Amino acid sequence: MAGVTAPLLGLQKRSLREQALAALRTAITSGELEPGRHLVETELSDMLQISRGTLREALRQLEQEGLLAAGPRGRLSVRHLDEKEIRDIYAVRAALESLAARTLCELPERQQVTESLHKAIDAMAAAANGTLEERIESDLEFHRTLCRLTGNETLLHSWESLEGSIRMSIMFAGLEKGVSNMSVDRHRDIVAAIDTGDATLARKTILEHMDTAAANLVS
Amino acid sequence: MAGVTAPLLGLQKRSLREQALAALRTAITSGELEPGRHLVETELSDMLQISRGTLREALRQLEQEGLLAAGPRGRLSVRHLDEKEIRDIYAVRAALESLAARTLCELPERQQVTESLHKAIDAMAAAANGTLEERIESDLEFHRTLCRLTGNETLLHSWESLEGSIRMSIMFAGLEKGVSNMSVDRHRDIVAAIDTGDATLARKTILEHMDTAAANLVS
DNA sequence: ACTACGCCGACTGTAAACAGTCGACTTCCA
DNA sequence: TGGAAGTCGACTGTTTACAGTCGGCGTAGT
Repeated sequence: MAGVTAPLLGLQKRSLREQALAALRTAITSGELEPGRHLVETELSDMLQISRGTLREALRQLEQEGLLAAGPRGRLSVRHLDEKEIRDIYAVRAALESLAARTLCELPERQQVTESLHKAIDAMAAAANGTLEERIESDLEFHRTLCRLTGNETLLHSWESLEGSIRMSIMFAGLEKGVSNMSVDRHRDIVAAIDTGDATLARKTILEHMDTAAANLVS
Repeated sequence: MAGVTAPLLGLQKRSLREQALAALRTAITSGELEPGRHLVETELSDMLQISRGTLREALRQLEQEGLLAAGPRGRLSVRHLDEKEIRDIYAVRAALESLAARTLCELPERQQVTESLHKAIDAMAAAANGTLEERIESDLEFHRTLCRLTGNETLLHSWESLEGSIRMSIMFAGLEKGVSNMSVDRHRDIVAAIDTGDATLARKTILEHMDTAAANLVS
């Protein structure tokens, strides 16, 4: 039985709303829907083959994630980020991830934590010669893991609600600029800092990492 | 003309969705909808006199704010916070507000900033003998102002998306416990720290404030 | 020619209807 | 009497229809 259950579990149909959400997020962060573009509900619902009501729920969430901006009379458009906003986003991101790093330092199971992080970095290394998208994904996955391992659901949730904006920052700045932030070595430094258990050092390492990353993006 | 325009501006009908959102948030954070309670869409749409579609958009946002938890098959219930979650929420809150404090220290117009903050504290002092709700409102308004004054919209938005959880924490812990966190003096200390322009000191002051606040709530 | 009025199309806000699914209760058979 | 199958009700997921509002365009009146 155990051999056949796995494939059978595949028929968990995510709701249309979730699928629409994912599709729109991808379309926006990939630049298929360029910044400033007006989104017409009927148009999108036609494209995605879903009803407007379902679409609207997804749009509302994207709005709250900061990927969409509301204009007069509820008109939505793809948000446009300027350099200051990118710096602001990365400042908040740095605050969240430095909390994560500090928290991880004080965890009793720090050993397993750094192990998981090293695995995430290995995934980055494996993607180093892959497509740009793969590299971005593995990088974000590392940072998401950093937050997840703290066990602080609120922290993870806050970070994830920022993830869309982070992706937009990378895209807006130009993908090539973002690549320099995905050095495997720099990430190993972060894990090493956590491994020492020195919360102050870990925090400092993350803050510097984010400062550099933001600087690279807006340069 | 100027004399009559003001009252005429009153007919800005917020969308039903926003009204529903506000009503539900109040109902939850006031305890009218107790934690764990199942929310039935038809029931709520009847109560609020709106359609299910409109209601669902509001529910989706409350879900993302962490006030509602999704169960199997999309069933929503009012989230229940345990002590760990309250501590986690306050850890994230501390990270955000300490970023705010640090940012404010580096602002050139620090003079006006501390002035605005002092005004917010004056409002707290004025509410000190008012109802519990007034005291909570003025306290949260101070902290929201702290974030707003940074000019970092992302920071403000992240904080606001946490506000509902903060309110739930206060309510869940019992309102009387929360009152001890609203000391006017302790808030003046925060402003004083920012006034020195010493970012490290300001950060430390906020972190201690939040540590104490969380400890008071879960004690 | 210029302005003001009114019509038309597009789009969002809101409501109501339809479909599918799960749990509980009942009933029937062994 | 115990259990399994069937039935009913409630609820969510999704779709379709209706109402209101704003902007643009043409037209008539001056």
